[in-house]
Amino acid sequence: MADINISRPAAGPDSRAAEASPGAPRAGELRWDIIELLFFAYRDFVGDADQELEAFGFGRAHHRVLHFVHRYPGLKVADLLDVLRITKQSLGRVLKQLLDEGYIIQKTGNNDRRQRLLYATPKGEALVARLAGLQTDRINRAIADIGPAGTETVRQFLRAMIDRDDPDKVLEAIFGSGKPATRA
Amino acid sequence: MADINISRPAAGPDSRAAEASPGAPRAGELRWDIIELLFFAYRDFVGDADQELEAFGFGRAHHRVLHFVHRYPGLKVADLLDVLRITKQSLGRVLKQLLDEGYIIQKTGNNDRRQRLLYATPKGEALVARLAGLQTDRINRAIADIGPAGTETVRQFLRAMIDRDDPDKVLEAIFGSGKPATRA
DNA sequence: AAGATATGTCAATATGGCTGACATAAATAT
DNA sequence: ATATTTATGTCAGCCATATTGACATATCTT
Repeated sequence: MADINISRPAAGPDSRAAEASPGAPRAGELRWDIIELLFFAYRDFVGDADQELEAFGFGRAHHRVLHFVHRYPGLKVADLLDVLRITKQSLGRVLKQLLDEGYIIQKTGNNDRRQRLLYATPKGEALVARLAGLQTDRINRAIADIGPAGTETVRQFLRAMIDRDDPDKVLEAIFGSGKPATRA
Repeated sequence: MADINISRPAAGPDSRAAEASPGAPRAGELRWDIIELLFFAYRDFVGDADQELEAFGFGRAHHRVLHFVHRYPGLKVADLLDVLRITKQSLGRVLKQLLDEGYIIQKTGNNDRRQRLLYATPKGEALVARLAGLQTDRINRAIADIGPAGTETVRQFLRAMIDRDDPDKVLEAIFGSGKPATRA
């Protein structure tokens, strides 16, 4: 039946160093393995939440909004747009649903009354925590084998994978960059 | 102006262990930090290719198809569907474009003439290599600080993040699982 | 010859992006 | 005080990519 010879990935026409040692490819060699691992890891990572979300009639977009509003209470709409890198029109539909269904509430800014500061409601907190629980289970399983030091290495790797130029508010918070968010 | 107090992420109502040591959260604590890092890291990782793809009139879907066809020459359509976890209708349009524009070719299977085995053309190889080059640059930058041992830790982590039940052909190849792909 | 399998295609629908245009309220600048 | 800019919201339409269901064809298996 199955007769595809898929046992060994091809290195491609550009495999300038096909026989390099597995851990340390030469300069110029492409990181096919890690590229592929990232694809599968992320696919299954977000897949955990997808199933739960479906039961609520939500999608990944709702999850992302709820996640960041939960994590950074009082987030402004404009900040959310920076973080998610979508337009306000795209955010609009998703955010409206979350507001209408009581997962998020808006509060008018104290200093600038034009702003709508976003907060997760208890209902929203419960959902986002449930989703994070599923993903945490997967992360804990993956981390179990590499220990605390390995976990810190993974964190360091992931941080270094992120663009640091033009960081949004959330990234500034994550990286504790030179200019911490000004306080009210 | 900016008056959002975003400097410290909230742990949420479920923060059963808000003061846990940073490297080793207690059982039950949610991995908010790694969840978030994965989001940003993957966002920027795929973002590299997005810009290039635009110039070709392609999207991420084309990239994924081209990547796996390149990496596993002779991949069957059915295998591709398993890997990408999309329907054949969704794959259809994207694959047709790649075929029409000469990035991929089909060859009739030798043993089973119903099968259409997929191969990247030189044109396709060139594009996928260019895209992988961009992503490799980012990976190499991220890896520079953690060394070969750290890189292996990251690989181990990513592998462990991937579902192992019901693996598709590609995952069998990656994990070299008990049942290597049957050969023709 | 019958049935199962691999692939392709038509049609309709949903999600989540996008651009452009426009409206309102509130802050800021002149 | 008026003008401009900013933060947000909304209407309308478009696009990419995913979905389901139905059906067609060629080919392999029984």
